[in-house]
Amino acid sequence: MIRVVIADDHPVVRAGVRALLDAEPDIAVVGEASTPDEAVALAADLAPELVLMDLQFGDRAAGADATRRVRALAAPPYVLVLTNYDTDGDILGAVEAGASGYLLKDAPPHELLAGVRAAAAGQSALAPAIAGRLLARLREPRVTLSVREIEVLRLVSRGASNADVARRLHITDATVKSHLAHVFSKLGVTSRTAAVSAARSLGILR
Amino acid sequence: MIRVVIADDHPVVRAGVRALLDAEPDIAVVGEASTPDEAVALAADLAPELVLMDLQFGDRAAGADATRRVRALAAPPYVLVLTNYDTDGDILGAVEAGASGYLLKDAPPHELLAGVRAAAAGQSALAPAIAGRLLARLREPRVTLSVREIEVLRLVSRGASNADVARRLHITDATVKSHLAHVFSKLGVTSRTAAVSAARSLGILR
DNA sequence: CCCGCTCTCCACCTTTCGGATGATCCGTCG
DNA sequence: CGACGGATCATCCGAAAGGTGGAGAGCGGG
Repeated sequence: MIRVVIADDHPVVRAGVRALLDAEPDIAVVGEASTPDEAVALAADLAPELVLMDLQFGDRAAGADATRRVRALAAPPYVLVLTNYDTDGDILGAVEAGASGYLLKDAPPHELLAGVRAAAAGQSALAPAIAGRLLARLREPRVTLSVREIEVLRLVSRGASNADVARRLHITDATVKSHLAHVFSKLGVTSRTAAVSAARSLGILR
Repeated sequence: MIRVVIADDHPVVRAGVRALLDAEPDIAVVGEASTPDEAVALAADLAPELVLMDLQFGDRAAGADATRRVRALAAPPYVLVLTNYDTDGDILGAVEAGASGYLLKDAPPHELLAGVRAAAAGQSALAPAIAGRLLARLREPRVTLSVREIEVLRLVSRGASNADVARRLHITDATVKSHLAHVFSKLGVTSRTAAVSAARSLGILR
């Protein structure tokens, strides 16, 4: 019997997952959490085999952090991420945090069940769409912006001028332009607005 | 007995809504649609009292359009929008398309049930969070960009230069700058990147 | 230990953008 | 009809952003 805890801030989603899983004879939903903290607490108290974890709680992406904390428990349950989005950054973050798998909420039920059983058995469970994306990422010489570059770009995406960014980060105008120039060349664009757009569609910014 | 059709592309969400509604003696889920087209077809065939409609199908926001088509049927069911997001543009679009209400997926179950019963009775059903937002929008002299201005801004948000926009829209560079100048003054910003950011947070762009 | 990467900074030059101002045309709404 | 807002275009000017090339400090891996 696979004992599962569901962590999602949407009651509707929790009810849906519970309905799908409870229909299976070998799976039992033993708890529901609506916040990351609750998820970690339930994982510790109930010691389930598996935690189904959303990445978004309210506005923040606190799921990855919660995953990390669950995996740091004494007898860590496996964590299967179940979320709406599939930006590269999210996936990598979740995997890095110790998730055994990554499923999308629009996945057909049989995929969800297969993922649960695989994850509970200690295997990795990636939705086909996700697996493809990860492979593509390995194949493609992926764009990796440095932390500083992302920091600059994030401020730019909020409408900051080079001078604004320089002030905010305590560096000079010239340095900001230098960082941006690198970002432009990495993303293959020639303007800050295009860079923001490209970074957004790559999941570097949100 | 309130007969309901659920339209959502996420199997998990459909299962959740069905589980919540089927537990009520006075509500029956008579159909599930995973695409907008299917939703319209089911609404026509089954003649339910109510269609619970998601706004996002896959990547596109086709829900508003489907709502419009459902409301254009001979014996139009009421439409209750159930979605994740609550940007002003989405809400207005849905209401304009003929939705009787607008609920968020993170709403507690009792709110969902109350919304379903209210909508089925022909009353309007707005989640408290949504109602507040609409009121705020009425109170505040809200920013309204003209269609053309939004068109220009959309291209700018994709990284287009003024010249690019001009070419794309078959107008001159000067006109693009004129539109942008208006947008800047309406949004209270001084740069294209800031305008895009502001428009995004206002729900004018996505 | 040296190579390569990141982060930082600088100068010079070109292009683009934004601000100000004014003008024409057109449909709409009192 | 006349006022008004939207869309279109123009010109001028200063400010901001981007392109190019160079350079030094620090840091981790081969």
